[in-house]
Amino acid sequence: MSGQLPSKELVAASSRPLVLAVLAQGENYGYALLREVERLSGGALTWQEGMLYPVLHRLEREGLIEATWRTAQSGRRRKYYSITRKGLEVLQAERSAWESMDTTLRKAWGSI
Amino acid sequence: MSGQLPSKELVAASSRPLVLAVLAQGENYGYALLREVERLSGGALTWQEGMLYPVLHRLEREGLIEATWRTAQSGRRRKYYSITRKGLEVLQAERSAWESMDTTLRKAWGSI
DNA sequence: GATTATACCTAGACCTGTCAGGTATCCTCA
DNA sequence: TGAGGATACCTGACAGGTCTAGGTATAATC
Repeated sequence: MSGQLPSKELVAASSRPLVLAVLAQGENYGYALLREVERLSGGALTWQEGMLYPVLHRLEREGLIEATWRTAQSGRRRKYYSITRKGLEVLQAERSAWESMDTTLRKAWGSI
Repeated sequence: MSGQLPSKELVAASSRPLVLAVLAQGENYGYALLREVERLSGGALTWQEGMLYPVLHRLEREGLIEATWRTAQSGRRRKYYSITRKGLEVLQAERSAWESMDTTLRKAWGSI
């Protein structure tokens, strides 16, 4: 309910750190990630599938996350992703970069 | 000195709100904006000219800023930009969206 | 006179989200 | 039994953004 809809660029800037942060809490699969992100944002953020899956494939290709196919009790096949050590390192770096940018922006806003 | 170098996506997400915020403090010209951004970020952020000028032209095309050519005492011609009322509104919206995203990210990071 | 800093601009390569569509399975309800 | 919705994955075409690498021109410095 809070805040404006994020621009495409803001979505792009946050997708990697958000996915990595959620997976740092434990493995998860794509469709559930969509829900988790919506929950975390309080509904302000609704990722499209067409954006999430390419992100996951990209992160996997870069070795930041790993995928395993598993079949749930429901019978559905799901692709579970877990974060790698390298992914944890990148997460820290992304977080640091975000916080640095946040500090800069708030400094700029503060003097208005 | 603080923080990681921002990703291309993070630069894209912050360029508009940063330019608008700086211009909300008073009119300024492109080359000086590069310096101001570097100062605000404590050196962490170094915008390339090839990225700034397209941003300025875009914002002007959208009516968020206005340009005026003026000749400084030094004799140099500079293109001064000032923010419009519409630009101020967009700045507020961008800021709100950023803060919303920041809240979401910190929530995700907090539970790691 | 040569170099550096100032001050603007642009074209092409590359990357990423959005939109729109496709496939398939499971569950609910009539 | 059958229809529809939710689950769960994927991809292609398009638009829009930065980066690299160039270009032009003037003022200041050495």
